[in-house]
Amino acid sequence: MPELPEVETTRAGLAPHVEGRRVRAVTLRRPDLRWPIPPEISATLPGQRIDAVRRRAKYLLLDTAAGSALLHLGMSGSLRVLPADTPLRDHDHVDLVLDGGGPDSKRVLRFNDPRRFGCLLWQPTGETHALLRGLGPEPLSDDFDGDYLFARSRGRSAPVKAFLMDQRIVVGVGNIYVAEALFAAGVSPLRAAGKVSRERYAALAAEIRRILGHAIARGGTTLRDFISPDGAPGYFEQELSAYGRGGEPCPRCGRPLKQAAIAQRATVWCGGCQR
DNA sequence: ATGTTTCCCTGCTTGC
DNA sequence: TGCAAGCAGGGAAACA
Repeated sequence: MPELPEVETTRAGLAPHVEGRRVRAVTLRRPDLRWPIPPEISATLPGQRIDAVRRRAKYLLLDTAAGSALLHLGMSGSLRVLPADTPLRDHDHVDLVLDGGGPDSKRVLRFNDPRRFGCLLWQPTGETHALLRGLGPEPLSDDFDGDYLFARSRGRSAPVKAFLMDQRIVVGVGNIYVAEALFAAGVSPLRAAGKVSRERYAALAAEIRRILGHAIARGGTTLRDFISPDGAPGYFEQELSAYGRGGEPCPRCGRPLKQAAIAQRATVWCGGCQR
């Protein structure tokens, strides 16, 4: 279930293996993932050189002169760079065959996604794909802070948890990390977004940045070589304070952590520490 | 416009 | 032991 840190780790791991390489061919083993794979992926992408691998929110962009391949890993997707003759596994849906320095170094960028919540789309040069329009700021950018959250939240009655997970407000804060940030900041996920003070939004913004930054740094240290059978880093479950611990004692006060669904998502919090 | 619910899909877990 | 049901999850889309 890649959240922003996993996507950023994937980007960083991928970049040195694909940047500067040319896409020799594209193999589609099914016509769609979440959405149909557009014809440009087969017709335009082959022959293009990948100039850069970028990330926006949880989307990865493979930039070429003609445009960018836009990838989302959904919740079960993974990308690996492998020798071209690596046997297929279940759910290996797409290969980008990459030019190497010679015949022995031919590689493929292989997209595996069992649940197919991911996507592979195309963004022509000079255009911004509809999915990327209207996205909020990156949580690790200077545009994101407590004052920003405070200003955007006035008058809103939705739970602060739903507000923080809204990609138009801030991108990349998924269910796991929002639970951790709310716990660390002592804010109840049920509180109306418009009723959270400026000071507490400052704490929330700081915790979001700290937790995401820490996870990215850990991912970076874990994933040394991206050419490996297991490309996706784990979640460091032992470091999670709230997520997935419903019923267990609160790490801070010892009272049992509550669990309920908020906005159709499993939510865990401490009724004592989070107000 | 904002808030809420539904839906996509498969693998894992739980219950009978 | 096997099978069915339940759950998880990002986020777009539909709906109120």
